[in-house]
Amino acid sequence: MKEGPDIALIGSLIGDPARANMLTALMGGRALTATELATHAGITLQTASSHLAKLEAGGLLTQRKQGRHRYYALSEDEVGLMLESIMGFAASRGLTRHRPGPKDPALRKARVCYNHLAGDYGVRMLDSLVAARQIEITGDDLALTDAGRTRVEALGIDYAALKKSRRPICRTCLDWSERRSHLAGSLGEALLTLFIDKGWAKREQNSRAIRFTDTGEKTFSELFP
Amino acid sequence: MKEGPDIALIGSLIGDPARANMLTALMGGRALTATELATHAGITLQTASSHLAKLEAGGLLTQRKQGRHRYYALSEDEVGLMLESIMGFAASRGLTRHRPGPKDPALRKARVCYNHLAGDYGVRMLDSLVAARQIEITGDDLALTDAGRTRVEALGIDYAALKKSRRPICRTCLDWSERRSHLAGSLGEALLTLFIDKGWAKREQNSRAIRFTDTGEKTFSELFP
DNA sequence: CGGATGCTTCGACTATGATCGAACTATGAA
DNA sequence: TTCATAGTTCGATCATAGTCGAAGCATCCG
Repeated sequence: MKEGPDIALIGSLIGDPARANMLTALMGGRALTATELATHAGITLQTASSHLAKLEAGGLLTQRKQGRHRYYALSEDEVGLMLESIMGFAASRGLTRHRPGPKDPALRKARVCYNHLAGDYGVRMLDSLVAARQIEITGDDLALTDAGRTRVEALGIDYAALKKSRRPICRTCLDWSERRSHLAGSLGEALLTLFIDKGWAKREQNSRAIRFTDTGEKTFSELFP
Repeated sequence: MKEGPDIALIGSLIGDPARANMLTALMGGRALTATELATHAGITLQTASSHLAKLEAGGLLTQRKQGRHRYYALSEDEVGLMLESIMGFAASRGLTRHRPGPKDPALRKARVCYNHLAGDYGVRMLDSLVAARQIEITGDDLALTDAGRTRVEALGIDYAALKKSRRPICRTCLDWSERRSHLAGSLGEALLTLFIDKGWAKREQNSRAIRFTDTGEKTFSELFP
């Protein structure tokens, strides 16, 4: 009778405070165990188990068994994009779950968005790649140019491996703090991994914040002026 | 204690089926009365009144009194963008509220997205404007070039009026059927209004579908090859 | 002034779903 | 094997919120 996709189901999944806390925690990009997620949400393990089953049934999460642990993560990039867009609106309405504290500036500067770099640094990186004509924009689609391919391979990223996967290599993701786009997709993920592997940046414990080391800062500015 | 925006509140507002139906109806772009929205949602007027108050308090809707009617509409472009992104995910999971019927192809071809053109036609229009270098893309921001400004003024759009408002003139909006961007913002709105004023296209009653007339089809293809 | 329409408020009912204790399964360690 | 940890399932409780009938404002029309 009605036309269009069913947004109520998704909305109700996100609408429970406990589940919303879990999803926000998973926006940090790490896979977390049921117990860890229960702690984040402030509920018992039984309740968490029930919530996680619902989120998985709704397609928001995937689950990976490892020994006696179950690791949960956001199921696709698209879930992260959707959550980020809701966060964008919530933030614009001043609906924050916390008093803006000392952690806030760090989050705005650089943070994990599911699996790639967001915040001021994320936006600057994409801008720089576009300015250098290493990424090209048509419509909403991003494409790596030949120059771009040479560039990322020079950085040590296995372009062929990215190409093989069915996931888009480049993708835009709207930043809730900057209100502009940053780079998502498998390349976005590979770049963040690179920064961390090289020791230029570190993920903060229990937070989405990314802390750049001094040399990391310098290198980043050189790579993406 | 927790960091980041409060997505649970927004989620719970969207999560109720009655409210979701109302929001989907308002994605049609028209402002609707409380009674009309109650019909769309399949509930009584009393219940609808309570839902509408909540949606307004949550910042999703605005209300305009006109005589003894109250017209409700989505409060900002950003709400439409957020809803469209949720629809995108829901559609990708195959969560539709209907059996794909005869109306479906019409919706995919051309429909209203809050206040601008979406679907195949919407995507084609943006692509064409970009190809003609009348709109320029940097990062995620769209900008009208000088050529673009001349172009829209030639079409009879009051560019100065658009410029005056605080709303962004150009803006991307992710299309749930095409999975690509189309043109939103005040220019997107002005263009759709133009098509309808000129009699090139008509809004279908009780649907988001847009039907182009024969001359409308032809003109559209000429304007945006 | 009625009388009709559009919408809100109040109050009562009801159902859904979040929560947790207790019992159970599964994996790993000693 | 026994014990400990991780997680699920079941059942009972409880609160929240969606629902509608009835009554109350507000606006327009004749």
